[in-house]
Amino acid sequence: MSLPHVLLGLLSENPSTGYDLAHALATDVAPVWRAETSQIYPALARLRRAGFVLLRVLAPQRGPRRNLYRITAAGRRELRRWVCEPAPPPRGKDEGLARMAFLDALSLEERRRAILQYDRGLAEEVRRLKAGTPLPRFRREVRRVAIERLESMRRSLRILLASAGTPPAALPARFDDKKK
Amino acid sequence: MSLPHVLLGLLSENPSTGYDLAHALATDVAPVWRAETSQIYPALARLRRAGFVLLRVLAPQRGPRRNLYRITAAGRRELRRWVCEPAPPPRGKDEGLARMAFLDALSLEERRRAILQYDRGLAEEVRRLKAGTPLPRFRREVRRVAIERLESMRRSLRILLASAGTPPAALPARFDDKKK
DNA sequence: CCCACCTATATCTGAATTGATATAGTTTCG
DNA sequence: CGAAACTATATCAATTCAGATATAGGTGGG
Repeated sequence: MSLPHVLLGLLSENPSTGYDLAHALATDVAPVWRAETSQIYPALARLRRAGFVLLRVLAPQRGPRRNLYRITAAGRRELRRWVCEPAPPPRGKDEGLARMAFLDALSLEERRRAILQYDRGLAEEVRRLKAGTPLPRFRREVRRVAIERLESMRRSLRILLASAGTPPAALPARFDDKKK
Repeated sequence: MSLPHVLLGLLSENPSTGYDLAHALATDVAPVWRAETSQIYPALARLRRAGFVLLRVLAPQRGPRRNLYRITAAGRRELRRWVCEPAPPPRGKDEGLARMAFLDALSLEERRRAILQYDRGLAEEVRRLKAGTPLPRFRREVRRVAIERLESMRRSLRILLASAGTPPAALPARFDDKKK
């Protein structure tokens, strides 16, 4: 339920078209929230019905029409309400890290490769974020948090790599928390 | 598309019931992947149709029946394949951090409160993870990565807090990357 | 001129996900 | 004994999301 709020947040900085929003989402908001255009246009329509944004249709003599959205006072109130509200627990969805949980299924050599491959993906994401354009104050701070989070993960992975080449430790066959 | 693979991973450690899997998911896999039971039972049925798990129905004299799932050789192959496969870029969905991006909408005092509130949520999650039960090797490592990631975020938040009480910096009114 | 790429809006399908609800036996504690 | 909590499986409706596709004009280079 927060894509509309993220869009409101972006619109609170500038009036924008759906395309602008999709672009901003893909380039700098991506580490905390991402969405396809197939979500964005319907979300804007809903924001409009709710009275949180106004639409102005720009129809220049040459060129296609552009739909410019502008936040309203009610929209700003709603944004404030959302930012203040306690955040729900993070919805963990990290497929790359999830895979690391089951490295036992692989041979020593494959493990090394899998870890290094995941690390390369993280490194690339760090590079991408560091190359970003200037941003408003707190958006920039959030990008920094995202970068540091990725770098923390890379450090953890280096430790993991060091121990992943080790032959499997002697472990009990079962890990039931409870017995029936 | 990775809930079935996470379930396969858990089943590669122990044969389990759907309930066991839901419990494991909620307690220790949660930071990287979470799911409701309403996803788990259908996912197990699909894994079964695909031949990756076998079902044994336990019907003790007393008590309701229990469905025990066991991974097959084909299931182990599929798990290995998935763990090796390059991971897609992380799907960032972090509603708490997303809110921090729009702190500009709040007053100085509200900002402080919002940041501290978010930090308390992270701290609680760290506590919960640290209190976890013993886990198989790599699952334990992944939990450690998750904890360090949270602690990295808390450090970043402390820096953010220090600067959030500052009056808004003079910033250009618009941040368009491109002009038309 | 044509091709490739970018700007721009919009929709459709199918899959994944959430949250709620139903059912039913078991255990535990007071 | 009764209430509460736990074990266990299952389904429903509603929403979110991903990926593909359609349409159309504009821009820049070869």
